Amino acid sequence: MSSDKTPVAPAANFIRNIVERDLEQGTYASRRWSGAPGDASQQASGEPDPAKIRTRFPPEPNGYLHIGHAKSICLNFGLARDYGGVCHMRFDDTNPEKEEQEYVDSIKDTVKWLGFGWDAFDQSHLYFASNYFDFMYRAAEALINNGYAYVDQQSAEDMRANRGTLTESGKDSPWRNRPVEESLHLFHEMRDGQHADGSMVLRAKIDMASPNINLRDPAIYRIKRAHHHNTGDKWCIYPMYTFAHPLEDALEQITHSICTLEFEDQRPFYDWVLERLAEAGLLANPLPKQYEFSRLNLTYVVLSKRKLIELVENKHVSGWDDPRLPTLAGARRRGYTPEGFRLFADRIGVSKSDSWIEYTILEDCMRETLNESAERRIAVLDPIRLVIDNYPEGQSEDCFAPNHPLKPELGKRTVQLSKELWIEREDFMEAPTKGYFRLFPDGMVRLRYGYVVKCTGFEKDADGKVTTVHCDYLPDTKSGTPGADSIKVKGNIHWVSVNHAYAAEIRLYDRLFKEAHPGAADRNYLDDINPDSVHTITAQLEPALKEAQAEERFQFERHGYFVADKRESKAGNPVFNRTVTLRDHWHK
RNA sequence: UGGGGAGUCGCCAAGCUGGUUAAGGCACCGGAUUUUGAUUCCGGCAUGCGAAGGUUCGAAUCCUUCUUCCCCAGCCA
Repeated sequence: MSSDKTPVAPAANFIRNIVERDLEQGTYASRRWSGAPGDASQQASGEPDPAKIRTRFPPEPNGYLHIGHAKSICLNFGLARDYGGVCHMRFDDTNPEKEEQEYVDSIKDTVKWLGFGWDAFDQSHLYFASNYFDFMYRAAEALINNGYAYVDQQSAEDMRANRGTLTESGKDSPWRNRPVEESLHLFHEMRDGQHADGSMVLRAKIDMASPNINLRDPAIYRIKRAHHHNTGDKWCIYPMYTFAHPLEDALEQITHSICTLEFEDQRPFYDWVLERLAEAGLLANPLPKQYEFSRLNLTYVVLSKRKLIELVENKHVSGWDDPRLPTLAGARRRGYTPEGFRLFADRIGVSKSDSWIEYTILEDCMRETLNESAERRIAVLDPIRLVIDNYPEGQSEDCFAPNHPLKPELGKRTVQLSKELWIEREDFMEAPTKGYFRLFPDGMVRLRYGYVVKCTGFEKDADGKVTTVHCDYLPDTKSGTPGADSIKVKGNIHWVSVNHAYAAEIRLYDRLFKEAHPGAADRNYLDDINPDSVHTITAQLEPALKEAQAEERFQFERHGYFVADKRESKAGNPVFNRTVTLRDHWHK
């Protein structure tokens, strides 16, 4: 069950329980699949569906994916993977005004990056809602013919006024009981472009007195003269999401249509649409079922599309892939891993309760996967000079550093030790505090992979800042030699040789918001932006790092995980982004 | 004050057709190992399941009332 590559099975959740129950009861066993999405007669001509279940990930291509989408992607594709099914990659492009090709490319790329795909049972399952416009139009006609829909010519304002309120029922439209033929005729005229945008709308005829506002004759088709990225200028009427979505699911033979909680009130309409059209013979039973789970909330982060757009457009960040942004493009540039996201999705679970996940859970998932995969390298981020006074001038020697302590098969590399080294400013204290066990006057410490040294003195500049630390080394203590452990020291610091290291740009990122709940308690979320969310520094790196490829990830020992920036690294000159620090029980 | 949902350890989350000590993860606290104050490993961590009543030999699980939070009045999705 949990052998090598396969991650441990995700914990039980209510959706998995439903799927397992359906599988056990054979709820969807009779479904047929013609090889493509289609209506009842088309599917009837197909073979028994080889996919045990069908789910779908249905983003609207009008923005970039963010961490919240990762939860949904892992859920939908994960279910298909675990239960012998397939997850359709479907673009829900029913609104021509806001959708763009750029986003569909980016979304496809991101889903693949997360480790999922839509090729299954010998075919690709990439679909567009706009490919179903012809069927949707037919479905609308069927509804009209059966007395379940009518063309309404009320103004938008009148429609709103007559919808009633949460506590008062609505009023019937004066057009509600117009003859079927008249509605049909007008609907055709709508399609043929004979009426102005907004002048009329097709509405489902359900119940203006329903306590569920979504059932008070919802609009299902509107007139909108806009160029569509896929269908061009073929249509000037477009279906509403609430009408289109159940149809998309049914045509694609989706079994479990999973969405977020805010669509719960919409479920009766979802079922209504499908049942009316199944009665009309257009859709095949068994019909898809909608299930809702709670969307992801993460502390220290904003995930609303509106806020994300505002952050980008008002230049609070450098762009959609700014490494501080919770977009998946940003997370990727930051060095976050696909495995980390999948682990995160499994770890946070799926339920219907509103929850706030602590941001550190995500970071821990990244640490966990990175600890496993990232090779180790040495970087001194805030350098001061260490002079080994008793080491010969002009001499240098090889030291051997393992590339990965957990994976000896990854081998070792050599690093050069010489008289003058760069060490971390924070690894020396003139007056050590209690418990500090690195360098201080008369203190001893091991130069990682090298010798034990004893601090003999230090120098300061005019401002009182330490510039140089002096020490003597103990020749018999070199790492890897027989006498190496003759002297035990607790401290172990990293270093690079002044004459061998090279200087490079590194960006140290911190969280974008300084408050756990940005914008809570009537604050403007923009006021909660962390003014110190990025520091660009010049660090001293070991020479091997020069060869790092874009997106290659490393652990800089004792610091954290870093990635060669995807966008700004050049051959022979990578720029590093800090993904996340190592856990640190001392600085706490 | 209409309708739909949700309240189980600091954060998630199983369990909820009633039945031994209320899973598990993360965090946290101890301790061991460690040439990353990392990793790893051991141990600890809810007489309690929003509150109050009730049914029952027995309730987180059933009933009643109360309470808190979230969502819905786009020709957005």
